[in-house]
Amino acid sequence: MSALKVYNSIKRQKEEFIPIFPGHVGMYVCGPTVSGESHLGHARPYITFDVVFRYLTHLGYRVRYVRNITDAGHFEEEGRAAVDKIANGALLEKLEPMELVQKYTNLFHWAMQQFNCLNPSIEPTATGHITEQIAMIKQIMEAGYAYEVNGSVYFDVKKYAAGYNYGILSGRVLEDMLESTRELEGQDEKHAKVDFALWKNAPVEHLMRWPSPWGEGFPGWHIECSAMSRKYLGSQFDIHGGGMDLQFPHHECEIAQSEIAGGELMARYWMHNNMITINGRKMGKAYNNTIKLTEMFAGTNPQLEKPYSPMTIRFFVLQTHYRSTLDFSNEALQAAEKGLARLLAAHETLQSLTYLPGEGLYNEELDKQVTTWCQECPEFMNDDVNTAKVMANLFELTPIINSLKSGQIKMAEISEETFILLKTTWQLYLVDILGIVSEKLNDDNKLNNVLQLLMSMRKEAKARKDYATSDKIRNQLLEMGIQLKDEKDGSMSYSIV
RNA sequence: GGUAUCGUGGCCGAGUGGCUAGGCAGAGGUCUGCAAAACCUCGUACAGCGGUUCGAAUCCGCUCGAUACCUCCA
Repeated sequence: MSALKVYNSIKRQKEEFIPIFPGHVGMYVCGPTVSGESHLGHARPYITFDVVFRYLTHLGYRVRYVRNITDAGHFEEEGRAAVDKIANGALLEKLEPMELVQKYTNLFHWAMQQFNCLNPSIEPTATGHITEQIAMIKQIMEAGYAYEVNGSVYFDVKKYAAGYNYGILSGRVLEDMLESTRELEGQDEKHAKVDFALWKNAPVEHLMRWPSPWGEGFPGWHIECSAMSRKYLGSQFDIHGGGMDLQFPHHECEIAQSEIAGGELMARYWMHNNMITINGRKMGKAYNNTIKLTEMFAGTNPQLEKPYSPMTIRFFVLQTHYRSTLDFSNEALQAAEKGLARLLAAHETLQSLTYLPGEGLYNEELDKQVTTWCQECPEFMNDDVNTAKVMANLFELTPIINSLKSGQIKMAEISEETFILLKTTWQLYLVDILGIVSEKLNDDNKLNNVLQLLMSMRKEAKARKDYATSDKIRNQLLEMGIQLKDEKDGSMSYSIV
């Protein structure tokens, strides 16, 4: 079997993955900013790295997966101006940033659960690590790579670039950036406009504030990831992940800070997922084209023709390689929905089958084909986590599974060994690694018993050619979203649509 | 303006020097009391123009088009 290779953004090529400590992997993924609700675009990195986490774990690594919650910064809910609320005397009337943060953190966790994303090993919050961030800033200042102005602290990029490779990740050239004419507010304090904030002095109206050696303020955006990753994963760890749009400035700045504070490149492998687009354009707040996850699930956004379930979205995301853009459309989602249903139905069928070779001759070609399709799955995963190809093979195997069930392919045509391989491959890749599971409630015994009764009544009606009754049972159940299927062997089954 | 990336059949998307994924939709067929589901068969597509090569969707150049990043956006 091949070794796992991942595309390392910092090297701009695929590389074999070799962890720093054999058998252990430290992975840090930039988590959500919980000042608002997550949208479809946000779902991608979390699903992508959930699969990476699952796969590394499957490979036998002990993975420490750290994903932060950014809950510090200049937060205010849309339409609720912080200034007004602080002027208003009543405590409960006031916007309490932590209340906002709690609300959206809860919502985020709920969405992750819907997507069947495993919990990270550690989910540190920025507000819970102010001390560590201040300590790191002090360290950077002592090293001479940061300066204080009016209670704010900035990182001296020019000085850093003189001795280190600023732009190593994003390919940015400092000189070009210095020439750039773009003006942004608050730059007057900085020695150079390429400098970035480590600590910001909090203006009076700013609600989130902590004491620091430089006065009351709040941490800069980049420092939390540096401080928290170092705390839990060390000054150098294996994988740092996130969206491509974070490459610059966020990850570039993290690298610079961590390098000064920790003395080495913070992460060896950098993995960046591409964006979800809509009408060819990145989905993002700035473009006003986002679809919130709650809207996706409920179908309540005008851009949606119908609701799409969390698992449909997970399937949709994984059907594409993580480094390609993924274009949202109703057609694509509906195609995903149908494809997902087909895979899940095949999975259920397969798990219900047992190897009982009866009639039929061993078919070497078929056996070999099935084996190959199964054995390719780990190869595809090893090739930079190519979930799209894994799925393609599962789809290749689908007609074989269905034919084994219907008897169009006899069990004896494949060896027991191959059958077991098929069964374990499906369970492993579809469920354990891709994390695709049925959303239907199939553990409701009462419902199941009722349906068994209705199916037996339909069978009896059919036997006496009372098609009016048999059709009524089938058609009315279908209207309720339960589809009966007449199997080739005369048995009957149902699926919840 | 700078720096990148991308352009694949009706739609979504793998692949990236020869063997030409997959899904959805569509067509025909098998099965079925009818249907659904399932199964079988059917699509030679890679923006355009040049070049390299025995051979290019895949490499190079140009053109056109699209997108992203350029200091707190996954």
